Amino acid sequence: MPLQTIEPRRLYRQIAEQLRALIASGEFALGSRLPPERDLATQLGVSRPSVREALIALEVQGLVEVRMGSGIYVTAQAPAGKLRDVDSALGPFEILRARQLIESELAAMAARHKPQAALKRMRAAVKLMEEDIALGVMPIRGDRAFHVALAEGSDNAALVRVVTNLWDERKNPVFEQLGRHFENARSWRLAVAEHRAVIRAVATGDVAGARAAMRTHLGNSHDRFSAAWVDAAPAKEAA
Amino acid sequence: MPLQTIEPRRLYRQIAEQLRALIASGEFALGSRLPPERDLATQLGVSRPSVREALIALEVQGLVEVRMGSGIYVTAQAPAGKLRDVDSALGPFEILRARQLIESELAAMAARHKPQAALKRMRAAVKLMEEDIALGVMPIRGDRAFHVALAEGSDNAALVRVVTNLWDERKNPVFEQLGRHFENARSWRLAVAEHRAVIRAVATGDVAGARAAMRTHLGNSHDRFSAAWVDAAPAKEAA
DNA sequence: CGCTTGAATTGGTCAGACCAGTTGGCCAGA
DNA sequence: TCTGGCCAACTGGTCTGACCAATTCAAGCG
Repeated sequence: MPLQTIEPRRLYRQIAEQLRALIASGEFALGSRLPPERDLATQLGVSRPSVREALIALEVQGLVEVRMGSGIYVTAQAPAGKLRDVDSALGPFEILRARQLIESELAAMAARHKPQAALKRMRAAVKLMEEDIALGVMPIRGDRAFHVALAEGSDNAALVRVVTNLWDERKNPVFEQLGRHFENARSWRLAVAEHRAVIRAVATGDVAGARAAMRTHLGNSHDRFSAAWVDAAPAKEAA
Repeated sequence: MPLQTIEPRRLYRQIAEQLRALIASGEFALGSRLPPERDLATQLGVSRPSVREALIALEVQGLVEVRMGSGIYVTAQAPAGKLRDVDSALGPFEILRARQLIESELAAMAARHKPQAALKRMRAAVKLMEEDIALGVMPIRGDRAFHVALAEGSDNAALVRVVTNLWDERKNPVFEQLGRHFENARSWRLAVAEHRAVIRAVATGDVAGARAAMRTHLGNSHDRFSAAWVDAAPAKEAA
């Protein structure tokens, strides 16, 4: 039993998830008005500020529209999906191979255009990684920021979304479990060096070099996970 | 003059926008901790609930991470621009460019491995398209089947998912509306021919040719949409 | 020296109040 | 009767102050 993260303790997320489900199920039809905040608070047994926080989360996601003095209206139906799709869990190897294919081309594209803003963000991300490593913390925030920044260099929201979604698969239980086996200060320092190589190639406009650097980086990650896989396999049997 | 809505008076949006700007400018560096909610409220001259609402908006957008009892940390730097909804709202052009980048590499990979099962399905998909065209029906089923089949040739569920999701964006209202302007029997016959070119290159193991064929195909789609865009633009103004 | 513990810090939630915009019905005047 | 404006109820927007819960870190104990 992997003991799923019990993060959703925060009230506003629970409320938002519940409302999202009601919208998806059609309980709150498209275009209809939701009950007043005060009523929602009473019915859910929470305070009005908490309901408001949930509604703002939904509003930012474009599910509802707030009209002052009038009410809150459903503007879209969420893709019924929840946070966890059990059967759609992707394997770490497939994800890394997919990222290799996509992000190496992104690196090449970035080297062609040399987007300064993205480069700046990539450098900041690497710096953050080094700081976290020095503190003995896993530098995953910086890693995510690096890859997302590179994607943003394409100035293409669709690509940013694809890269972000694939990176976020790291939160999957399988991925995390495996990560604990191979991720350490040394492997992260290697990752930092590989990131720097990508930045260097992009900054100098070396298209082929950037593609190769990113391909190498994610290929190495893949290999590190492979090693962890054979190590972890027996332990998994025991469990 | 369409009389733009003057909505942005809501406090939490002003606060969120200000914080986003500070993060983008590096005032709040990546990974750093923001001032406590109470301090932010004092400095901004607003109440803590308002600050909290703004922070939740930023959190939903993935810019900051809230750690209970510890503080609020910057996890990403927003591209200085507007505030964009997390989901949806992807433009047809961005999607086609993204698909061009990804699927041309998929075609190249397929040419390397020549997966027979995928090729068979791609041929069947094209055949289905021709039948639908003959019946005067839009051959979207066949088109989807073709692109998904190519992705399946990679034997990588992550890539299949990415391709599928991007294709399914076609269901978006903007996409569909624009599609009605340019999609006709002639354009679809061209698409079929382009599909055949991809299949031919993949079947013969022509790596560069397959990449180029797919790049051309989706590039042409992009151009057709561009033409439809300028046609549709005046109608949009009128509305 | 290392572990425990408790206070300070920080986010999480609540309750109640008042302000501001919206809506719809009531009423006076045409 | 119809038209217009006006007012009251409703609804979101914001504020204040309080207390709870998690985290952090340093002082104190073994």
